[in-house]
Amino acid sequence: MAGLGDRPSLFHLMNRMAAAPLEVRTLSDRLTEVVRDMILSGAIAPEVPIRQDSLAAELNVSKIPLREALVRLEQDGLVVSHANRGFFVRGMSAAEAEEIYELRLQLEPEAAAQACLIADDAQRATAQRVLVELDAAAAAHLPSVGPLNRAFHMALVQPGQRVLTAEITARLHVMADRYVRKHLEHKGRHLTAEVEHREILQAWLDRDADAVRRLANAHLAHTLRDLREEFELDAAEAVERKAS
Amino acid sequence: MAGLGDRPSLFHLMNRMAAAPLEVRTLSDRLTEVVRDMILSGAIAPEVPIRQDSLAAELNVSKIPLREALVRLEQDGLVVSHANRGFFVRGMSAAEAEEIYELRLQLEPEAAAQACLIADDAQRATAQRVLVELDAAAAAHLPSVGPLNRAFHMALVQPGQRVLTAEITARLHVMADRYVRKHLEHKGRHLTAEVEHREILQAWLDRDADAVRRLANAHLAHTLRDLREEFELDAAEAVERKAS
DNA sequence: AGATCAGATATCGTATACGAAACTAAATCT
DNA sequence: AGATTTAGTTTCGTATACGATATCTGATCT
Repeated sequence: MAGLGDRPSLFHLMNRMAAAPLEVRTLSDRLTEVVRDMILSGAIAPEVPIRQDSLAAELNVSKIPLREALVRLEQDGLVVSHANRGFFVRGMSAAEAEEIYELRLQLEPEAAAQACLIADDAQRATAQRVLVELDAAAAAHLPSVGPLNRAFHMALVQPGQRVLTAEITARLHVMADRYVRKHLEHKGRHLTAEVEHREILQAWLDRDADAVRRLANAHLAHTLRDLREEFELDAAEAVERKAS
Repeated sequence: MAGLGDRPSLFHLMNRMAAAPLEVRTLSDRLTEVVRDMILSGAIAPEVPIRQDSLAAELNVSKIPLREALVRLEQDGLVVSHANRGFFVRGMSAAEAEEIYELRLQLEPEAAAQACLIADDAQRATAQRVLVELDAAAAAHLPSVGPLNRAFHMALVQPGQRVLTAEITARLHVMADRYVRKHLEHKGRHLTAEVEHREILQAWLDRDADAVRRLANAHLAHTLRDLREEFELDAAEAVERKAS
């Protein structure tokens, strides 16, 4: 089992080769992403306790960096901890989905609109490139659709110089990801999203702040509408199941 | 030195007596608040590295719970960590202050407006009580002004059932606290804030959502305006100092 | 002399180990 | 029998210990 624990001695070399910012990352930091993806992909089910010893063993790691990762994820809203009882993946609810999208509606369109006015060439190129990658991944039904979707939306917001806004937005994306995966991945939604993404990007590149605001708003509202439908479907099924 | 490390054996008893929710808290959890207050009060200066061993020793605690607390505070935006170099209290900047208040303006007035419509009697009583305490603390120049100020604003938002909004708002309050302390505590601001608080609370109790939105907006805008003035003063001083 | 490199020191990040709390069940009592 | 207590087990939370990384000082080289 070639896990995360055995540190590859090539790591730094690779890092130096790849990166301008020379990013050294700590184990607990990398673990945060690993566990996050496990949660987002459903590999760790909601509501069941996360056994720190066994999960740490599974990842070839000890408890302390795992705990630090879980603390981060708790602040990110993906897990909750009860003292002396451990960490649990947070359950999902229609109410939470509503709130996530309401907050995104309040923050993202405005942030993207402001950002488009001051994005430099490199940032504009990044946005275009990420969208191409996203579409490719979506077409191939790759698991990287989630991260790339987040990356695209972030690419529209990041240039705005508003660090906190970007940070909050990123967290909301992570939380939204679970709902998108669970309810919208199965079909159709990707296609309409693709069109909407393209429209937003065009307005963004044109530095048409009003259009960005409007289109981003519509995009999020559509996603929320579809989510609502799914939740109502779920509720109906639950009633049916209860009747049988 | 009666620090945090020696766990009082009465702790649970007291907890059981006091609380309906039966809240057991972990050491790293309590440490988060302690270190947070140290940062907010300036006991730990910005930009200087936080020596984990010495700080842990000072608090009669070991490194691990301290690190978990620091991880939480990093997510809260009060410290940053560089891999293998440790944690640093984040520096303050006019740009950050601007952003904090822009975000609060985007979120809080709306949240308080929605909350006032559905607050129950207990929550309404809490809001009133906290404001009385806040005014008393402000009059006596107690250090609890900061927490109570946060508590008052949170009391207006909490009843809204929007967990995430409340959480984000709480974080913004913590970040704002540093700026308020540094720049506005010295005088005057408390008095105008007191009037504004009273007006907001009245509208909130009257369930006049529009007025709440408007007044809360004005309150935050005023605070931001005063902060801007202070920052400009600072900048002017810096120029002057450079000239000498 | 200034810059570069090597060794020493200090701090961080992680693994191991242990005590404390909570859960599970068996046994006792009413 | 049902409820309550008690022992046993598991899991968590924290302290201690150690290896890895970065910083600092002093020596070497151009």
